[in-house]
Amino acid sequence: MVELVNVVGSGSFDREFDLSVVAEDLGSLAEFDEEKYPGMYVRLSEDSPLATIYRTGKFIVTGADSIDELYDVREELVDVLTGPGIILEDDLEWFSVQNLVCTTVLSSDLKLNALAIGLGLEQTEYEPEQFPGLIYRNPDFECVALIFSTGKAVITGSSDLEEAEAVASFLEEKLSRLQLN
DNA sequence: ACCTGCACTAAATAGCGCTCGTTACACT
DNA sequence: AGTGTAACGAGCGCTATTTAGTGCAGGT
Repeated sequence: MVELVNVVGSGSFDREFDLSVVAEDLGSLAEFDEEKYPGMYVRLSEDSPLATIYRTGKFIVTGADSIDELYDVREELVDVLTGPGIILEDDLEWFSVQNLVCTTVLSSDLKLNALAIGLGLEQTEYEPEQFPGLIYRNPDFECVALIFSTGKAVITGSSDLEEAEAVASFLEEKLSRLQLN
């Protein structure tokens, strides 16, 4: 059982933007400081995910806590940009999920040194002085897991939830066989 | 000229170090 | 009572991971 906590998506509009002008049109919804970063931030409401729009027409959305919310933000963004005539409704070329961040609880307390050996040293990184979590990369999966001594884990890097769930199941099965807690 | 790394954003995880505020105690 | 110092807790920022995007600096 994994819990989705952050979804990142990206897309592209079929036009380029003068971000200074767009930022002015969007008023308080937009934040643009060219000196600091080349992208313009757009937050549609106080707690909503953040959209970052670039001069080239490409954009990313970060901070959604579900895939549905990510697509809702995409719709709202299109509406907000269509309103003042910044884009036309069919200017959206494509949009897709790029990255999911999930959390899960694998077990109770874990001995990470033993786990690193059990999972295979070539697939793990564990340097507690540097970072308290064990980093696990399995070439059979596209995502990466951060495993902590509390038994909690973060799974990131996949673009679909089934992949993250598969990694969690794999790790749970490994742990039950290794009996490290 | 080309490649790499960094600037930034979101989110969870946990441990360490630092700063800041509050409280307690000693001394004048 | 007022002031100075010490101790402690809370809160924050950093460490690491991932991903998209652009632009600039620096190195090869």
